[in-house]
Amino acid sequence: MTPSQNIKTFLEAGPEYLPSVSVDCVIFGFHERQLKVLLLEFKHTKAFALPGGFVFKEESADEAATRILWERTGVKDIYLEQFHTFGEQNRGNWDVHKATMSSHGFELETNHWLLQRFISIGYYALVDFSKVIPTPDIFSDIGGWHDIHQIPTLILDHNRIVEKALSTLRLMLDYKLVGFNLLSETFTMNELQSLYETILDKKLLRANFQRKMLSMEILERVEKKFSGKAHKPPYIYRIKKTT
Amino acid sequence: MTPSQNIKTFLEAGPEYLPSVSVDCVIFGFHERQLKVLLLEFKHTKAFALPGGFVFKEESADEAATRILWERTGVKDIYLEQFHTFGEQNRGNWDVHKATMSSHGFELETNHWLLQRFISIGYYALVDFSKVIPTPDIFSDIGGWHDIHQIPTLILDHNRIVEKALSTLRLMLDYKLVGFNLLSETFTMNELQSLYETILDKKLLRANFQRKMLSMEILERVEKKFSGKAHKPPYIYRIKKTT
DNA sequence: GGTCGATTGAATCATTTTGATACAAACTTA
DNA sequence: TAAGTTTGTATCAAAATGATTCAATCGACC
Repeated sequence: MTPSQNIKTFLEAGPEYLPSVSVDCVIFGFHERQLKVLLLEFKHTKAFALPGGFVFKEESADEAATRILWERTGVKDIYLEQFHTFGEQNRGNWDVHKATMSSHGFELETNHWLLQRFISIGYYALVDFSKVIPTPDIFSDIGGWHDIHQIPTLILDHNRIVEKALSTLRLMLDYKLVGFNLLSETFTMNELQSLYETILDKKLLRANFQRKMLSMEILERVEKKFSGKAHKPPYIYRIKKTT
Repeated sequence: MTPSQNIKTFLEAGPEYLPSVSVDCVIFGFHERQLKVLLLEFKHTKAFALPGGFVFKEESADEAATRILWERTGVKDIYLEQFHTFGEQNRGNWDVHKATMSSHGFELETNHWLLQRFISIGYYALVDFSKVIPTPDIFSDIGGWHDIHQIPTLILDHNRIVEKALSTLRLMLDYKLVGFNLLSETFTMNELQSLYETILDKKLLRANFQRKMLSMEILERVEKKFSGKAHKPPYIYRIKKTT
């Protein structure tokens, strides 16, 4: 199918969606000691947005989020959690979508279903950066990672959604021991610590961090790493399997 | 207006609401050392439900929750917080509402707007028990308080909503120092402690609880209470005004 | 009026957790 | 083989928490 056919199909699918309800995903990744967020770019309008979509009438909101996440990253079985629902009357305008449609030859009338008011259920996902293939949707041209400290201006209220996702992640980090989802299967203590430091945005004392993590007894040593670096090689850890 | 007229007005207001979106409120109160939840009772079907409603197209979800809370309790300026959105496809059936309407002479067709799928945004409220006047809505006949340990079977997924509200409240209790909203303006340390014990569902050591609360320096002693009881009278506290 | 029982407010001490520093071990480079 | 790094762990001080004790203050009762 051509892009235009895709868009036509999408626009005609309006009645299959639950009205007024959308889903937005804040997809976090960790790469080169930086916390990243996956954003979509609309080349035509040079706008940025969170990956999002709508809820089919025969699927749950959680399923919709899982589906959207899969479509934008190619991965399933991801740590995904709802964190807030954004229900303001005026969450911003849909000019970007209108312009994008227009650039493909679709002129939306003001009462078109896509231009109505939506409340958005926000989910955040924690993914293994290395396993993700950012994939744009029918509105966008590029999907790419952006450092959490350099998020551009986003459409609608998406900047606020990112902020809320980050503050929720911070709050949950200790409570739920959720950070490991951002690393690959095996990792060093140093990598884990810099992940925590990045999310919490503060330095932690190495010795105490190590003591705390080990005291939880959820880590398992795999092997000594022969890093080739000029120092004592670190242990490699992975999460204990909770059979 | 007669009840039937009220219902007619409500049913005709369908187009004024945001489709597919509802709001449910878990209203917590504290009375006689017990945590209470405000429930509505449908006399005709002997069913119970959480106070809830729909979001007008020109109001935000938060405003809708505030409005619903006010309508059911007569109080404003209440601690109210969104905690989760329930977005399953099948959250249960609407038989109770259908029967209630029917008992008032309104037979709803299966495609009636009230019988469609809704996602529900859950809010919990913490109110001063003594200031609340439970007020039924047009579906219900009685509004009343129920001990958290004796919640009857509720319609739809409302039991699950109560559970989630309670677990969120527990999680937030220390983090946000939010419990005071459940007490009257002045209270004794003993009352505050039994509130914490009730919410957390565990005993706390009196001396240590007092030490912790005082160390936070958010409490202000008002006076000695001449309780009339046969023991040393306790201090009365209130929250420091954070000018 | 004096004693008793009850509860409050605070002190005390032991235990645990956390913060900060120190040091030996293991590796590469030169 | 010495120097320079980072890692893993030990150590000690400080803070937070758990558990117990005790004096103070009231009404009830004799």
